[in-house]
Amino acid sequence: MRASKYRRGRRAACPCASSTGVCRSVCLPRTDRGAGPRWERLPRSPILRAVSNRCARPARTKGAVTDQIADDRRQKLDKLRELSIPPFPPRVPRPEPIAALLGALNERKGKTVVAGGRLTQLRDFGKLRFSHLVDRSGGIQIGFQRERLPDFWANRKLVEANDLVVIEGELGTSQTGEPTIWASRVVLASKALRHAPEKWAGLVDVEQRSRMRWVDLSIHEAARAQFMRRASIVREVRRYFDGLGYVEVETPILQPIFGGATARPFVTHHNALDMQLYLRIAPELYLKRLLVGGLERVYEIGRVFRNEGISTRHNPEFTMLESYEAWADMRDVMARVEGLFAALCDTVLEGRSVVNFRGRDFDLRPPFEKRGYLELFAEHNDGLDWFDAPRVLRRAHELGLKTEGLPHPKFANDVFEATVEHALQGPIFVHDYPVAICPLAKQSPDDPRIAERFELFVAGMEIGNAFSELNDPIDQERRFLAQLEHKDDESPSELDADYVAALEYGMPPAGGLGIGIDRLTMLLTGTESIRDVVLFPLLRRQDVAAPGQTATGEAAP
RNA sequence: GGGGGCGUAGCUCAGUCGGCAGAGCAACGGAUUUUUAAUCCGUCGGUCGCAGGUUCGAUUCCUGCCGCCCUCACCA
Repeated sequence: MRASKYRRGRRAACPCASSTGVCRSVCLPRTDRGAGPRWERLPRSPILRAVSNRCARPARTKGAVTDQIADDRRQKLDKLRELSIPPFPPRVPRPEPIAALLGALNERKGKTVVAGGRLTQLRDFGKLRFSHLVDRSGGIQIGFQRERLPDFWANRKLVEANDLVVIEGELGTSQTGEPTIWASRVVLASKALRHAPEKWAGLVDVEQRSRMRWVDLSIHEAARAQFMRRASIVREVRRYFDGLGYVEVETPILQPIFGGATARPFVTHHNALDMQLYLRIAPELYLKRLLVGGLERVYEIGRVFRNEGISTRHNPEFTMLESYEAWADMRDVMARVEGLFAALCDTVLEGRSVVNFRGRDFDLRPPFEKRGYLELFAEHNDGLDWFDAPRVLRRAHELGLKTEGLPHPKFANDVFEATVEHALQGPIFVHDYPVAICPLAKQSPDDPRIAERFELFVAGMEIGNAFSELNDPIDQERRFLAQLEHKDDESPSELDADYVAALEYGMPPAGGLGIGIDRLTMLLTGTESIRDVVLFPLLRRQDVAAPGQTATGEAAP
């Protein structure tokens, strides 16, 4: 046993007289240096208290989350309450954005201003202390002087780094000329019971940054900027489609039959209806019902869910833009996509158009290159004809692809993905796909083997997918039935008769589009991992330990 | 799901060819009226991811498990 090691540094036995002399969760060593016992009882949760009355092996018991806050911060909290200074007041003076103060520095110098935010970088000089105050818009130095803060001064140490405060004071500069608010009033807005991570490196562990995004955001200006940029992208997408007269709609996330894409769904259940439901893998089939209903131009930006692998490019829930426009076809949609990228360059990229992504520069200013799927396939496979099934099969084997039990269109497309996709640095539109891999797209009038569909690729990554929507209900039913024959868990288990019935009422010819907002954000912000553009990517939970295991304090609450 | 890597203080990281666990920053106490990675003096802080095994002795070696990262598969 390691009891000896475990006891290292403890000089007194725990008063609870446990057999080991140590009872960590209940009796903690004092951190102050005062005389007297080195052990003291700390306030704790009722659950823990019940355990500790017997003191039976509580060392491995997980305490309340708040048991993990630092002693000194807790003591400061108590002290604040003793002094009747509310640590979490219901309201405080309304602050002005710091950027607004800095922007009007010359005009407002010498005047009293109010700013609020998180206190960082405390630098103490006895009768003077400097700190920085950071809000969403920026940061400014705060000067605390004893002369200006006679009442506050005695209790100044109760306000510390990472606390949220509102500062009232004169806007001026320090001796080095730095803009500074010389505080004349300090209002504690919310006491921080945990301090911020290290000030140079901050949080670098990707996992911790995702799990504790609030910390990531609060200490990294770049993280805040990243998610503000994401918001601006979504805003611009909305503005673009709104400007074209599209209607933003919301369609069901809980769907009795999943469809509109090929993917494994999450399965759930409605109790009152006793009905199995799926979280949608795509909104497509509902949006097209709205075209039947005459809404003509609709779009939705919403979460879709796919029960598949997780990687730097895949999160189980992600945000999808889908748009549908009546009286339009694939070519019109292509123009819409180019228009959208032009708008994104003008606004989100502030007129620039080149982004660096995965070590390469990409010019996102339209027009984009356009190439045929079959032509690209032949080009990267020694002139091979996509429809020449035996030779394509041989090629698939050459590439080491799994072909067993797969139909020709499936393994032929696998060959495309293996040989062509990585080469599609783009931005490039790949168009005219074989109809067999496009169950929802309209056939080309020139060649019945071809569907009117295109995908947009950048850096070998699929960004968008569009087609002239199939509106022939009989053809649609036939293709659905063909899908059902696959009997895999990525295809619906039953025919969406409701959707086919909707088509029977007549859907106008239409062009539809799907764009992954997360990937679009990755591209526009030069971000490698989807986890850095999703605020809270899915991670395994760490806060509940399996029986016999310890849930330790490193877990996020 | 397969393969590879990682897990040490609040954070960022050293380290131990098996022998008393280290630094910087943060935190705490003190000094300091112009700093901004402030400085100076002092102090606290670790079941070395978890559980077994081997051993006189395991943070180190072995096995299993948990979590994360990379990669492949699946996919957008």
